[in-house]
Amino acid sequence: MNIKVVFPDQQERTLEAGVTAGQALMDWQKEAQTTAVAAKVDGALVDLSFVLTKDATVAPIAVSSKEGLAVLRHSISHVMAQAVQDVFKGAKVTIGPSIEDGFYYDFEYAEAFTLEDFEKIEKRMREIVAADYPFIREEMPRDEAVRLFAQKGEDYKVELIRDLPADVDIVSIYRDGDYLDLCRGPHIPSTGRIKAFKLLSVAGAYWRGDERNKMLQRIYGTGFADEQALNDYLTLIEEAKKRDHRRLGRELDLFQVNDEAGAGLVIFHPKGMLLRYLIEEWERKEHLKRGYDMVMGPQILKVDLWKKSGHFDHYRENMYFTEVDEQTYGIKPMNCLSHMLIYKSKIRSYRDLPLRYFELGTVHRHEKTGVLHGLMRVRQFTQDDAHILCMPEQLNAEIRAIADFVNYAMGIFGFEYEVELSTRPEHSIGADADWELATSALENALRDNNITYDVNEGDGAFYGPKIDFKLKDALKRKWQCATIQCDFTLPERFDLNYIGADGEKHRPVMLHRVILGAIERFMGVLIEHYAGAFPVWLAPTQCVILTVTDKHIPYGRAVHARLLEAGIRSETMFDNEKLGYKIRQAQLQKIPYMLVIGDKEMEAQTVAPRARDGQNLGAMPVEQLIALVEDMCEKKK
RNA sequence: GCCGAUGUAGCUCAGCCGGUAGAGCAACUGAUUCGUAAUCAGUAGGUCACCAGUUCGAAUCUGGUCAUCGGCUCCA
Repeated sequence: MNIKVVFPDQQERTLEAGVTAGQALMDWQKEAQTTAVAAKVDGALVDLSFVLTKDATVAPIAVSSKEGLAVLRHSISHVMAQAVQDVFKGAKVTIGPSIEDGFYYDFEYAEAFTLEDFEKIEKRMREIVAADYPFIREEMPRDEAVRLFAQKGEDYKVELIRDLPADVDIVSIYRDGDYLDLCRGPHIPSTGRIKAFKLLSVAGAYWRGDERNKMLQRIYGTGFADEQALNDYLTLIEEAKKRDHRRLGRELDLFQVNDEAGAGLVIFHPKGMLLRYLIEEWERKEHLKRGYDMVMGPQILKVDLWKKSGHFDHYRENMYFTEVDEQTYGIKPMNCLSHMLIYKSKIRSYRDLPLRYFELGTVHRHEKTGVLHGLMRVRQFTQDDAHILCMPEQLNAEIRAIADFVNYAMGIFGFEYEVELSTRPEHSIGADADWELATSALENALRDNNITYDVNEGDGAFYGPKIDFKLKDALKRKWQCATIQCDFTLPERFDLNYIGADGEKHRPVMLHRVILGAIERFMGVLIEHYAGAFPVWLAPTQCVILTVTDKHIPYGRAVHARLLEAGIRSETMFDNEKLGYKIRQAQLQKIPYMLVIGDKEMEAQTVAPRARDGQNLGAMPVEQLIALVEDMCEKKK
């Protein structure tokens, strides 16, 4: 029997049924033998050994493609698991997927794996690669698979098969050499196709991601189509580490986190504080432009108020408490309560709505020790927080306006971001109907703004669903910054109402939202984003004056005074060093403009700016330099 | 909180099988007065994270605490 096969360029071939996808591809393009690691048959990712029995479209999956690389890495994770079990008898396999920049495999093993063990594992992996074992797919009934893995003592695999949906009758396993693993596939044709890999780190990970379960050992690694790509990646990681905000924070003298003061508590140094001030000032203006009112609540509020809001029941383990005059106070982990009290301070009409209360509110949250991380995860932080109280019919427009605001703000800083919609979590308060209303309000607004988003089931706040905006740091870790949360519950609990056009009392809806999120975290991501080379409008120091010799110091002083007077953030480097040394120092501090002053400049009453990128702008009068800097600030560059 | 690793001068790091600490850079002082990424010389700087224990003797061995790093869980 013959079948018709269609390839990506629309070429058609008539081939005999029973031909494999790989053979079909080679018939179409000879080089597929070396470039393809898997195939797509009628849109489904399969092995090259997949047997074609009917008419189909067949496309190659090249190792250079995103999907091809994922297949390759998944296969490497199998080889690693195989090597681990060869070297460490009794290690049990669990799961081992490919991930964004590599792969991991989780094992249960009595001894802790060390970095020294990596050499042994990698050596065994190279042997497996050299042996060029084909990856062979087999299918079997699930009971048989359970027996097979139970017999091998692979309890985790047994549990995985047992928990498959009831309608799954057949499961697939893959063999290479004498190793076999439960796996959906696909895999590369044989282990010999692996050209470049490296094991990177070992860490603990809970079985099935649940902290109530046993902790397994996870080995992370990565793999690429060739050595060159692997080396490029490793170099990139090294470069990314140089952007780490913790390192730049010290090198640029922005902030410290000090043991003596306490973990997760940031101390801002003058330059870091200046950066923060510039961001906050910009933000205040942007909020006023958009019809927000600035407010401010106290740092501690009586515990009864936290009970009323639900925080005491649902958020207590993250809160700090303090006793004053036999009264218990909760140190605020969120800013909403004061804002509720402001709303309640008088009778509101529908004509007053929406009300938008904005506060750069400092909150404290008792985060678990293991999660603290530079500026990104701290125990005291300041949110650019706002609570919008509006009528249900105003919800859509308000959410859209916030999404626009976020987009505008991210554009100013040049951030790309990802959007997620998080739905009702297990522990939550409020009526089902309100949750549905709130969730669809968020969803509709996203759709109306043509924003693409992923859904994150069960990841909402305890009082309502939310839209999260995530930014990436230098090491590609995602951090939630902006968020919009829709809340019907707090207005209920605080009995907020407004008088409608009908003269009756109605319940307003509340939106919690932040734009930058936590200023600390945002600064952390910002430092990495710019690699410490802040744009002129944000640079703590915009200009540094470099004298060629001591005799230029008096003129240098005059220039410095003029810059300060004009509102330019200027520094001086008058120390007795050669110009090259000063340039290097200024360069390391990533200062936008280095103003060189020597005989020529002093004579002509000019400065000779050298930009951070090494470009020499040529001598110009100080006033011209001031105009230049002001223009950059104006343009937010 | 959990798993693993780490903690020595301001920073980066040496310091073996226990005999009370060393380099480079930075800092300070002096010389030099120099034109676009490091001038030379000298000086100073450490309760070896902290607390116990073992020992004649601990940076080194043991236990605990704190913190940091990489993950997991959680989260702005």
